[in-house]
Amino acid sequence: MRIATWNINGIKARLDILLTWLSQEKPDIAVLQETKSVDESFPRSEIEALGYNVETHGQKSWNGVAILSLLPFDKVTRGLPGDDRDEQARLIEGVFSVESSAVRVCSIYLPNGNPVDSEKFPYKLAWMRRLEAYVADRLLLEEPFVLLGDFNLIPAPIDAHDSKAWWGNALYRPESLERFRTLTNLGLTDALRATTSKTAYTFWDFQAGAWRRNAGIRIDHLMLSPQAADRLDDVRIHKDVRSWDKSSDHVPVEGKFSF
DNA sequence: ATGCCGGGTACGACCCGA
Repeated sequence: MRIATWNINGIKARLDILLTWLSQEKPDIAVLQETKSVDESFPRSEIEALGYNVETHGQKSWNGVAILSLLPFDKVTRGLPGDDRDEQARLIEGVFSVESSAVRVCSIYLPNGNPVDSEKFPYKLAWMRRLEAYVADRLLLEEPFVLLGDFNLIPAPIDAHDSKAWWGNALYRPESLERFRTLTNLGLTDALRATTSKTAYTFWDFQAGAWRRNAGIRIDHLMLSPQAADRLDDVRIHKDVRSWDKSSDHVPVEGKFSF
């Protein structure tokens, strides 16, 4: 089974390349972030025409996540628990039946957190605390669980073209990294790092010739429960998609599993 | 090194992202 994540930066503006990519790659499950669409106007019929089941969790203008799956959904959960006042659409989870077990796939758009002297940074840290509680609950199930999406976190110096320039940024500063490491310490495995020690990026800014200069960062991740990590065969970053006309600033990242 | 790009909203000009 192939499970991919892609921050598409606007579902309406990217529908053509999304359909092209889905048609070419045919991932079993693709999760999206920054759909920037309310559920009512999500272009689901075009995606369903390719054989995908579509579940969305959106809001007007910003954020928004979705799961596209060739397998039928057994269950769908929307929103991250822990703060009833939080109205930002940043998490959707689906459960699927595979062979004799369930696979739980959770798409997240983790808050950016910049600027760090605004309320956005404590919101990011608080969101990550809530995510930790969510993950701890899921790990108790002892089943394949794939937490994937745009984490807005640069895990290590190797994951940025110029890591020194990012130091202090909400994507790469001690408080953020501490929270990210807690996810690992709870028992999640960074799929890309489990398969290679080489430099690999998933995002290149639209500005300053970042793509041309390969000035990228790795912030889109697949984090795996032990039961999912045991079945991981490979990770592939669809880097070529960044050069497509009208591409997102992020590219798809795909995990291949033997289930 | 931030908003030079780029999307969304809405139709001028901001808000937002990493």
